[in-house]
Amino acid sequence: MTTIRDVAQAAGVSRATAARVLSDPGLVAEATRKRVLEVVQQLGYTRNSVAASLRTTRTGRIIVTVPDISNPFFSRVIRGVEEAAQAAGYAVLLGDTRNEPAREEQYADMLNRREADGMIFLGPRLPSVLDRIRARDGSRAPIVNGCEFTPGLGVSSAHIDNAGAAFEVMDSLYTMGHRDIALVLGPADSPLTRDRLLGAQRAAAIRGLTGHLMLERGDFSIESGRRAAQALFARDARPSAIFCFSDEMAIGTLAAARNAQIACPAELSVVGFDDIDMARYVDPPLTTIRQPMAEIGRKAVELLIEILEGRQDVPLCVTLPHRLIIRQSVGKGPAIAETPE
Amino acid sequence: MTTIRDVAQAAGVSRATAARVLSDPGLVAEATRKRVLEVVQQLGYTRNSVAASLRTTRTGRIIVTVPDISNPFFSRVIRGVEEAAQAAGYAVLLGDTRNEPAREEQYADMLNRREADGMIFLGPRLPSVLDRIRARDGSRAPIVNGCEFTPGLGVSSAHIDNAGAAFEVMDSLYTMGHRDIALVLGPADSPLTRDRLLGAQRAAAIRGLTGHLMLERGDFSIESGRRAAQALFARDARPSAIFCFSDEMAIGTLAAARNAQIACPAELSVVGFDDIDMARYVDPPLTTIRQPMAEIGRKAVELLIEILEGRQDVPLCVTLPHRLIIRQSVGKGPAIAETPE
DNA sequence: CTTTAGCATGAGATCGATTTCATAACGTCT
DNA sequence: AGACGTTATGAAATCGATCTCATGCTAAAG
Repeated sequence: MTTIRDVAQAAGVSRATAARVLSDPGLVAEATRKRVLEVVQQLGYTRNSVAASLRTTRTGRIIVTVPDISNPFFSRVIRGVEEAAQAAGYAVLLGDTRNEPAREEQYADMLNRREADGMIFLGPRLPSVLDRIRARDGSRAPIVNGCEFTPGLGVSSAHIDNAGAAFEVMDSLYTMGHRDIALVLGPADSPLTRDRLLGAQRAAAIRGLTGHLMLERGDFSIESGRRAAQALFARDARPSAIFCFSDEMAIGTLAAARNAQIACPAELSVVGFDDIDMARYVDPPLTTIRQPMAEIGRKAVELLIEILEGRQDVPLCVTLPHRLIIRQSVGKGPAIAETPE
Repeated sequence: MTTIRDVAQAAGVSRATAARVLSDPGLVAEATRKRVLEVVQQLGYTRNSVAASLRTTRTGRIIVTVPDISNPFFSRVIRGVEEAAQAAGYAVLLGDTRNEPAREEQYADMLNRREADGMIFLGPRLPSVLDRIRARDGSRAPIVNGCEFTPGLGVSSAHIDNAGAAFEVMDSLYTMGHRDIALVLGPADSPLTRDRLLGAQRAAAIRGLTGHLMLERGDFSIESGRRAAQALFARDARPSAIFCFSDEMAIGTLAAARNAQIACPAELSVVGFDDIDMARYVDPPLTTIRQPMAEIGRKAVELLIEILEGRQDVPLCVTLPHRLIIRQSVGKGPAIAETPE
């Protein structure tokens, strides 16, 4: 392999000068620069980034961990991350943790080993390895969270107003005449689930319908949504609307309804969350909350870079705008549907 | 940051001994080893992998590029990759190329800069940077392809028998009485598309129905499937079956059919490809070819590691088994459906 | 003509871990 | 007792690029 040494030798300059041509060309005289660049071309030299990293203590990489890479919501967020990272000159090291804390720790440890400059974690938990870094470096720790906002964690994050979004969904369902509404939640340990639940409960409380809420737990997967819906259909009082905390669970719910011969939206309204591509193509097209997925990713990178470049020393929490997207999976509830006729 | 120097000093040994404790403990006396390990614990030392990489010329990383990370098919393949890589002690650097050659080259160049030990590319093109490496190092070049098999490329790969699978689909459609079948292809430059098309054409040729084939091009996305179907519905002779080269395009086709009030499977049969999770939950559940997605990923890693560890010096092409999954989106074609009544 | 400022360049130290080679210490065998 | 092998350890070189500091040079200022 050709090194900077070979280049320097062939161009008849010192290593220092050769290196300068590549990193800070302004310092080198026109003629010398040209000569060196020619040699670089000719020898096909490419800098050994490992050696450069050792010297500069910068790797130009950021690690991103996702709970589930096959979840289309996260794919979109990652895409935003990649885009912003590349624009800022960083490469992305992606890790799929499968929601397993052990895997999260493993990836987080790469930050310790200085294999990357910073880390964005999209899951609900702050790995203990990171917590130690955070405890040591305070808000200069190059760690950012995406999607799941945990106040008081001392870590910057980018997310939507989950409680507010859930409130909106519930409010619109109540307005449509629904009373008995079921929620299909996410995993118990996720702040995001907790926030949406709080928002939904607040909406219920305002209408004095807290007692009418039904809860089932899922894990954001289609299959968990299907199962949750099945369980709900087996209850004595079947809900007239189901609000799932992910589009995939909503799609599972639609499948379960079809299977149980329950017509949507005539007999059952279904709402999802995220607005993944698929949402508009299912039957019926899904009413859902649109999250700015790519924007969440981009913003997370932005926050991280602020820290990396030393421009930020208080954790920032950025709340991005969401939007309720009305499609055909929601119909009138019994309170409205039955009175008029 | 604590370095091996600090550890050595605190333990009263040389750097060499301290390093040996961590990499080849067998060489160090029991007592010394214990002492060093204690110090490591106490100081919270973690090895600087950048420095280690510089010395050993191994990074312990592999790069994986995908044409589209939000495509659930690829997510699954990546999951297999991650799994196998981690088991073998490699970290995965993921790159989303968005089907743009420029981005592919960019990631491929990381191999040149020795930022990773090897590369798996899941797209249809061999980036020119890689081709140069391949030309130089021959079959020892640490490059593997997944999904898209291009014979004569001189690169190992893991994939299914795309032509065979397409043949099976067509054969079963013909057996069900279909005659006018449309294909919704993938991008023109993908070998995978070419192979499936060849398989489908062979099946048509055997029945003497080559002239009845209709072709539309898509890009594997839902939306492109919807558009292709719309175009097909606008033709004079509407096909009785549509075979899409991805499940997502098939789902788009189902949406288009619903929109045009064409009943599936009664009036139109639809077949997908891949068997992504969603396939069984749409209405009607999708007949499709199941690809062993995780297995393709795992196998690709295996092939790469064979090369990295110098055990392989001819490119290997591994063909993994697929399976036709019959669900409800396929019904009888006119030849069978109309005759009996 | 000397002094000073500024630019271009080179020598050499440095980043942190690994590894080769040499040496010391201790037994074992003749 | 001397020769030899084995085991544990350390000194120092090394990986390749970067960066500090020193130096030579030219041109402008006095």
